[in-house]
Amino acid sequence: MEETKRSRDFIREIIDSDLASGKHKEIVTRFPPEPNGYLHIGHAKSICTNFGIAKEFNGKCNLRFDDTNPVKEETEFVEAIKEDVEWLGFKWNSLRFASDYFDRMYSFAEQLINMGFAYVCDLSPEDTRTYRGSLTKHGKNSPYRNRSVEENLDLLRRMKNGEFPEGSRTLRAKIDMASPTMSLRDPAMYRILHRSHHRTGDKWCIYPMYDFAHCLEDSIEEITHSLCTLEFEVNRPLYNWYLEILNIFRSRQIEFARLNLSYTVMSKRLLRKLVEESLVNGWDDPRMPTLSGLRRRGVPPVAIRNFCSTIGLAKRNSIVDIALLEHCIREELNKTAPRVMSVLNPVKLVIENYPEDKTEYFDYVVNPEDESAGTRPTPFTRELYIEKDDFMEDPPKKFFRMGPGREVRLRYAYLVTCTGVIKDEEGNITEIRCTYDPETTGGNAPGGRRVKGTLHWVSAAHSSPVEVRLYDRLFNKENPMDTEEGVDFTSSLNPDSLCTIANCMVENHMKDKEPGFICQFERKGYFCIDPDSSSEKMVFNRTITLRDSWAKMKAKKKQ
RNA sequence: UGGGGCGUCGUCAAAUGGCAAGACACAGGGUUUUGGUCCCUGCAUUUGGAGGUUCGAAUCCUCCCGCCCCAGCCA
Repeated sequence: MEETKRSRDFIREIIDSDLASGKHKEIVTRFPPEPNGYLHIGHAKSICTNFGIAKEFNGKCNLRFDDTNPVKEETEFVEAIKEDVEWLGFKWNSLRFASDYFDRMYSFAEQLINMGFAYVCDLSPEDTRTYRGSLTKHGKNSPYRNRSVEENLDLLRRMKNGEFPEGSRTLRAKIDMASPTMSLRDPAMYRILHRSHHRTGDKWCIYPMYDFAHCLEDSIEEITHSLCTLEFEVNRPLYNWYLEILNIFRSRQIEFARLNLSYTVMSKRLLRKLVEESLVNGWDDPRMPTLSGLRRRGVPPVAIRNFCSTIGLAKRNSIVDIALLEHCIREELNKTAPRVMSVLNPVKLVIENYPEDKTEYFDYVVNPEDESAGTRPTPFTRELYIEKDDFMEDPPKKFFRMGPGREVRLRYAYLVTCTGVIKDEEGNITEIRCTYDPETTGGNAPGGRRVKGTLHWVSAAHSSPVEVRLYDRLFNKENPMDTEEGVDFTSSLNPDSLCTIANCMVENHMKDKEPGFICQFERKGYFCIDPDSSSEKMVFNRTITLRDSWAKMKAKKKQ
């Protein structure tokens, strides 16, 4: 079982009791994205909830595109969304489109007219707003509210056929202009849109509004529990009104709090702005909270699923600490990612007493957390690369790495002692010199000798330069939206969220790996091969660093 | 100031009248050929506030305070 067991949330409790009471024999849910953008991790919460619940209760979950607004929707997004849902690890029972129900919705509208519950209104958008009143003031009835059934039917038909310009008329539900619930003040059911739709083409000149359409979609599919986010709570009376008046299958709408994550933004509008203003490199930029971004970053879908089950389901607005997501990513990758040695910031290390023409192969543990991953041979020669950071000319006491005269372990190879450095004219270290102890094969310290530091390394002759993109949180601020008057959320963009470094050295056997391959660079973090890689130049994305208590200690001292 | 929701640890989140779970974060310690992982310890005498009911209240009642959503022919 990958997902951690947790106590039952309020939605599962409702379902438990609906099953126990016999209200439903089978649970049917749906994930209903509008195909007008890319899915993000907030959607993942909804996907995991809807598909997860269906699975747990042996029910069904449909993937349904809520494509009722041709102005904003495109086929491109349909395909991207399907890919993301599958990647996250879910299978839909049935693939649906709201547009498949347009004919049925139209006849429901006619039915409402016949029942005296709907009318065609000629008020302009501005007048409609005025007539609606305000939060504290009642609305007034539209002068068109009492047209005859015949006239309404005729007008609606002509609206559908494109006889009237956009904005000139709407079909409205006749409910109560004095209702304290705004959504009940004669809400629009259809608006005129002379737009061609990505699936129905030019068949329709009118398109249904969300409130009218969504409950019908749910009812048609016999969705038992229609799960949505909190902002739809005020629409629920209307949702129920349509189903009751029409006397069709009663889906039950239940609202839960949407996911907010610290140090990022989650609204489609803001993410779009980042893309359009080139503040990131597209929707799948690995810094984006989009599923395509996370995928490219190297985040495994199971980490996202575990995250979603850890954060819980409730009705209170909250901002989840991104550290929790990071934890879930590390937790999964630690168990599964093969280890490799890569030197991000290389400096040459020459072993003075090691033969020039010798190559030894040491057993390298592929994943200490997974014995079945086994070992592989890794080549060792006289000239190696190590991290510049792993050497200090004048190291402090707690620095366990290399310094003049100090002995350290080269992982799985030998213990070496630094004998000196070579510098260029400007005083930069160009080479570190050392000697090795032949008695320490495999890095084993004989007789109780204490060697605290272990360094990773690559053989100069068996490694190649690659590009590495180091990613960090997109924003510096916990809540980027919490800005002063007139200050844009982009002001807290983290300038160091992407740091590209060239000429990192990785072991040559990595050349066989495909984009998407995820591994751990020992002591550095988890990395994944980017699709930008070519046979000449590999590109790696850093998914996430390892936890680093040394860096933490250094940072604390600085303060 | 109409209506609908929500307030439990720094962040999520359980507890459904009977001893305030757990996770993350944080702090300290141990193990370690990754300063990783793992292990141990600590971290809410108190649930937005004030009253009340009760042997007993986060939970029930009353009043108050704070935050979110609704005035698209968006979803």
